[in-house]
Amino acid sequence: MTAGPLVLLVEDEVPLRRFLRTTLGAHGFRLVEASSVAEAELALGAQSPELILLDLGLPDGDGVDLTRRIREWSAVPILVLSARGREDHKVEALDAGADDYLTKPFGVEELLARLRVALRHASASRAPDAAVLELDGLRIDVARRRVTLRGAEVHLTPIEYRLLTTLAKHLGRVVTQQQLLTEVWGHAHAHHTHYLRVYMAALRRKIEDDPARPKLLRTEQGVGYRLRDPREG
Amino acid sequence: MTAGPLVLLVEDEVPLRRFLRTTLGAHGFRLVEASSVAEAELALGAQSPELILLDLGLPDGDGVDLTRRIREWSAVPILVLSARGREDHKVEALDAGADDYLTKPFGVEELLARLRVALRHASASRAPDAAVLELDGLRIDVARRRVTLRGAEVHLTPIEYRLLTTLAKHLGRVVTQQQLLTEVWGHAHAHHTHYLRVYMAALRRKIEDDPARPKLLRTEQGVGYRLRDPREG
DNA sequence: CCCGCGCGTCAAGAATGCGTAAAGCGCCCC
DNA sequence: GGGGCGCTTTACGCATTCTTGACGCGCGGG
Repeated sequence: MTAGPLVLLVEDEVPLRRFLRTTLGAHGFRLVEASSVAEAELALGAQSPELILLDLGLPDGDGVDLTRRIREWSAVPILVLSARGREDHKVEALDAGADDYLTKPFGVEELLARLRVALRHASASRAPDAAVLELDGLRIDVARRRVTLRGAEVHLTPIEYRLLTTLAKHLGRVVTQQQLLTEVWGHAHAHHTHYLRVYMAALRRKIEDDPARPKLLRTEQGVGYRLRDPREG
Repeated sequence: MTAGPLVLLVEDEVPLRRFLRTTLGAHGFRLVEASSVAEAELALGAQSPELILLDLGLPDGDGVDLTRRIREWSAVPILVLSARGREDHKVEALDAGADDYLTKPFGVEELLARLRVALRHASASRAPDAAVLELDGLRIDVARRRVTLRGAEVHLTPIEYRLLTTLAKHLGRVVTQQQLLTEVWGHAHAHHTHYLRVYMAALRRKIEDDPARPKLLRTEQGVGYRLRDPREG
C-alpha cells in the first residue's frame, strides 16, 4: 500500500466533505481538510498538498481570491467545485488560476478522472521554482512576498510585485509583452501595452540604481522585457 | 500584431465548425481545420498545433483512439467537445489523455477560458529547451533570445533577429528570398526583395568580421541566402 | 561595348515604440 | 469625510527601428 497523493479538501458542508473523504480515501488519496478560507491558508502553510479541491462559496471569504493568492507562489493544481454553474463564475475562477471547474452535482468517476488529469499535469510540469531569488543586491522572497534591496525592504504594489515575479520566473529570458500583460493583468488587457511602460518605470525607480540606465530590468524593443541574470553577460 | 496560438479544430458538423472558426478567429487564434480523424492525422503531420479541439463522434473513427495515438508522441493539450454527457465517456476520454471535456452545448466564454487554461499548462510545462547554436564565435541562444559574438552581446532589432534565426533554422541550406520575406515580414511583402539587402547588410555589419567578405551570411545569387555551417563547406 | 540586372551600401524621413510626468478616480482606513 | 494609496489614463518628448530612394559596382548577354 503506497501512500497516494496528498489532497487538500476545502469544503464547508459537512456531508459532502464526509462523502469525499471516504471516496477519495478509498481510492488511495491522503487528505487534509479545511472548512474555510482561513483554515485552508493555515493548512497550506503547514503541509504542501499535491492538489487542492476547492469549494467556492465558503463562509469566510471568496474562493476565487484564495485561488489568486495561491497562484502568486504556487502552481499546485486547483480543482474548483461549485454549486454555481453560471458561465461567468467559471470563467472568473479559471482565469484566476484554477485548473478545472466542476458544477455540483458531479459524478464521482468524473471527479476522479479530472483529478487524475490534474495530477498528470502536475507531474509533467514540475518546475523547481526557487522560493528566494537573489541578484546583485536585490532579493525576492516569494514565500514571504518580500523584496529587499541591499537589506532594505522595498515596498511594491500588487501589480509591481506580480510584474517582477513574472519576470523572475523567466529569469534571463525575454518575456513578451503579451505574456506579461496576460499574466499580470489578465487576458482582457493583453493590448494595453502602455501599462507595461508605466509600471516598468515605477519598478525601475524602486530597484534600479540608475532607473534611466537599467541593469536588471532590460527592455527588448518591440518584444518585451527581461530580468537580467547577473551571472551571465 | 502578434499571431495567436495555432489551434487544430477537428469537427465534422459544418455549422459548428463555422461558428468556432469565426469565434476563435475573432479572439486571435490561428486555425487549422479537419472534419475527420484521417484529416486530423494529416494535419498533425503537416503542422504542429499548440492545441487541439476535438469533437468526438467523427464519421470515420473514434476520437478517443485518436487521442491515445496522439499521446504516444505528443503532449499537446487536447480539449474534447462532445454531445455525449455520459460520465463513462468523459472518464474514458480523460484517461485516454484528453485534458478537458466539454459537453455540448457549451458557452463560448467557458470554452475560451478552458482553452486559456490548457495553453497555460502547455507553456508552463515547456521544457527549457537548450536551443543554442554556436558557429565560430557566434552564439545564438533562442531560449534567451540572445546573440553573442565572442562573448560580447550583439544587439539585434526584431527584424534582424528573425532574419538570423530563420536562416539558422535552415543552417547550411539555402533559404530562398521568398521564404525569408514571408517568414520575416509576412506574406504581404514577398516581393520586397530590397528589404533583404538592407537587413543583410545590417546583420553582416554586426556579426561578420569583414562585412564585405562574409563568412557566415552567404549570398546565393539569384536564389537567396544561407547561413554557413562552419563544420562543413 | 553598352545595357540591364542583381546585389550591396548609405542616408534621410516616417513610423513606431519607449520612458516619464502628472492628473483623475475609486477605495479603504482613519 | 478627508487623506493616502494604487490603478488607470492622458500627454509629450525622445530614441530606435523600419521603410524608401539614390547610387555604385560587377557580371553576363545582346
